[in-house]
Amino acid sequence: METTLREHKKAVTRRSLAGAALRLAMERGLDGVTVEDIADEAGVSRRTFSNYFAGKEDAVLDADRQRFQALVALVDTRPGGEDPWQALRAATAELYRTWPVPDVEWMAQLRLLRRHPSLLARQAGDQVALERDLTAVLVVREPDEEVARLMAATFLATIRTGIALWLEGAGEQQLPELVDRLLSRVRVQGT
Amino acid sequence: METTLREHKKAVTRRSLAGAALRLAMERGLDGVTVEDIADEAGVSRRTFSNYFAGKEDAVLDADRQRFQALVALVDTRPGGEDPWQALRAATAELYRTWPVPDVEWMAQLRLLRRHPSLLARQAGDQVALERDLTAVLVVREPDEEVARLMAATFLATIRTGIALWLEGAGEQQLPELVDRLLSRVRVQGT
DNA sequence: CTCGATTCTTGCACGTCGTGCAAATTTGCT
DNA sequence: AGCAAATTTGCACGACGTGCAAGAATCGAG
Repeated sequence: METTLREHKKAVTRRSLAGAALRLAMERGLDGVTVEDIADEAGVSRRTFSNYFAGKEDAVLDADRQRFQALVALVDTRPGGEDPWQALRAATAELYRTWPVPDVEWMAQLRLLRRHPSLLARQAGDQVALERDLTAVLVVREPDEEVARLMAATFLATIRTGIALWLEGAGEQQLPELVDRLLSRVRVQGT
Repeated sequence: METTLREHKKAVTRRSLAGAALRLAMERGLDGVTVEDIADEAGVSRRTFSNYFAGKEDAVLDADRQRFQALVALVDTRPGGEDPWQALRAATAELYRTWPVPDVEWMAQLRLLRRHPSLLARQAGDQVALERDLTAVLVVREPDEEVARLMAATFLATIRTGIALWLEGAGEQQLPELVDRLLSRVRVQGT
């Protein structure tokens, strides 16, 4: 992965754009930033920005997407015989080990997310695609498509809820513990 | 409610706009419709459209919002001592009695929804507000805010999943039964 | 009914956005 | 070196959302 110069450069500009978007949005608020601002900051044209992202919201949420994709990948690599919901819980715990919470970029995104509705909408759009991928991975463990789908949906909803509660709270509890506690409360009856 | 002439007219134009948006979007696809088209169809200016809706997506999804708001209201009027999750299931069943499924407008929205990502995003944005309202109503039955929140989230996720499965399926099963079956599979452990 | 106050509609102007297209630049590969 | 493929850029266009002020409709008290 990423041997050629082309791919390397593309990866760099993508990161550069996402970073610029996040930084500027934090400084001035999402509405105080234009796509052109972001492109300038990244040393690239407005048109090129559109070659990478569909809008500033997409750029801002880039790390969030990556994080969830990593989570799906982790679920996929759990031991084969493991119970589906248990695999989800374990993968979540692994994610917090692999990619600890004080990830500055990610937290910056979350703080923005809390305030700005258009970001919430765009994020939710992503989650639909994510739910599809997660279902595909779960189907190995839970052959009933319907149930797998339901698990993916409730699982993601639970994660989202945990993050929301954590952001609203005064930070008196650690995110991993909070999320795991919520996950332990939810049961999706298998076949 | 709606005694004065002013409110009546406003309600009429709102319905008119939402109806026009839905009709045109079905005919030409969402991207083949401009806000101006919708405004014209409703006999109103482009500027006035913006006084009612934030965008064509909002207009198209109007009936969907109403349906979910009705659901929240139904949950609120369930007998006081009823178990929270049971109240949600019962309210859902009531909704299907009160407002039967072959609601042409609503189904039209759903079919559009399935294909068009930007509608999914906007709908998800609405659901965040909905989740807030639903939580407020649930708190009466489940005093632990955290759990109430979690219930609202998983409940809405389950409903969404049911509708999605139903739309994708060849229609071999009735929506109310499908949704209730999914709801029966999910447990959120109270305090 | 009259008339002032309130609310709603409309048109205009402006900055922003996404995208198709074609020219120019950069990179890949032999 | 030099051709092919991929990427960037500028341009132009239609669409969008919104502040603003003028005009029209509605309300309510006398």
